Amino acid sequence: MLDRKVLRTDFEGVKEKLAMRGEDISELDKFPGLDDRRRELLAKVEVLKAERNEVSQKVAEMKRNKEDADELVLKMRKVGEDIKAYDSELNEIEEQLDYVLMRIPNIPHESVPVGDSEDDNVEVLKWGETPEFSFEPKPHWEIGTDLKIIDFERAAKVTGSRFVFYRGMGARLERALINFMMDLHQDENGYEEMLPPYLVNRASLTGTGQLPKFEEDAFLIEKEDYFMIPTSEVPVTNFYRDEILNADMLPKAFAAYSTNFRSEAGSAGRDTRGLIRQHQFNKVELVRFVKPEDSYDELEKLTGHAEKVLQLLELPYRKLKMCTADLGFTAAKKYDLEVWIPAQNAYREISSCSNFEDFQARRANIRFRREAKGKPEYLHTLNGSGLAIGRTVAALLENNQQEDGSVLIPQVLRPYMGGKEYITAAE
RNA sequence: GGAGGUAUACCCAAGUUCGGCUGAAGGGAUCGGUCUUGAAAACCGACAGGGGUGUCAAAACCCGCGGGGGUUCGAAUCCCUCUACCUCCUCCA
Repeated sequence: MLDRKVLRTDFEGVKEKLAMRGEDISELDKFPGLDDRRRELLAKVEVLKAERNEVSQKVAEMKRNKEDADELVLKMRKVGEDIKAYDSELNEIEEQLDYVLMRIPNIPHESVPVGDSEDDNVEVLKWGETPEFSFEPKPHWEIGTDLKIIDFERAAKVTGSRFVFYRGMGARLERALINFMMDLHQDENGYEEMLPPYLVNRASLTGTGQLPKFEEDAFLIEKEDYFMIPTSEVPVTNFYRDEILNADMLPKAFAAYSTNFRSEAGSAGRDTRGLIRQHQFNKVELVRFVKPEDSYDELEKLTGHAEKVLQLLELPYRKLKMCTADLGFTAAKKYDLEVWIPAQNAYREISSCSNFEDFQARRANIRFRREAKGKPEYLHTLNGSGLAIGRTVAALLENNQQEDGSVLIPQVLRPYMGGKEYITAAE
């Protein structure tokens, strides 16, 4: 959510910056009128309320002295009605303002490249050698199916499309990756481990920005009005919703493993095969709560933590600075990490690291205090995948596949895989 | 799922019977000070925050006793509703 005061004082400036996103922001034009009307009404109703307070005191005093206060009471009855009328109009205006503000995306940071589409994203780094194969490399779903470590067909039978069973060394690999990443972030990168709820309420999804605009992307438990989390960003960021933190707690960093659920509405037909786009997938998510002045350094740090995972797993990747058109609704700046997927001869997103500045903090009302008696300020939130597990499995299977169909296990994972060097077909 | 109870400021807690000098007592914690070589203790002082309107800044005003709504000239106090927590029963990994 944007700051009303900023919108009030620099409406055209904000509009210009938002226009660079290439989204329809015509709703925003309703803001100045609503904002003016709100303040106008407020001025009127507050005068009346002050009068009411004062007269009520007087009535109390007169009654105490056993005097007759009927005249004042009668007069105040009318004032009460006026207040009620103003208040109800005010509520309506407030609702409309809320409607507008909740649907306006974040302002891009000045360091974000201006662009019209994903083609304008800027590659800032390429890491690792893409593998050369002396044979025709297979896509990961074939490798996994042949090794009997992944089963899409039975998942389709048991649940539906875009679900998967991992079995044997596949299940073990998934678990190894989770443990490896969680250990790394906790032991080396200073994150506190967190295991969040997988269902959240509307307020939480609103706090991080998935609601109200993107409700169709999430799975809803209608009976309870709970949503299945699309990412642990939601429960973990909302962990501090409506709280004021002490400055000495910052930066506060959580690493959360969770399963994620996405309806993938609107992406029918895309990535229909394999692990790339599932309704359910595992992910290790990094979330940071930081002071405003630190958030851009923190973004570099956070992205570095995600990159470190790829490097240790020896997976070739590239790092993109997302342009204004590809930032998503909530981010002021975002890096995507894309891992090499040989069968597609392409890099595919495996991590997305964002600085939201105070956009989420404002929605979720998360603040901090610099000094014991200081004014609370909104803090900045960041998050990034470190990493998406399913896509990591896909990348590992494809990049590390051998001619005999087995898959080389990266050094760092072997302790988690019973010391094995290769995943081979189950006997 | 059934029955009952609770929600007051950072924490504890009075006030709710019978609405009005409670714009919320008292205690603890915290912060500042005195004393001390330093600390503790003791004593003195501050301690409703947060938001909004307003303004160069302020003053002033409005909101505020879990959330929302209602009754009333006036609500922490009465009514409705929602949420969270607690106790017992039931069920359950």
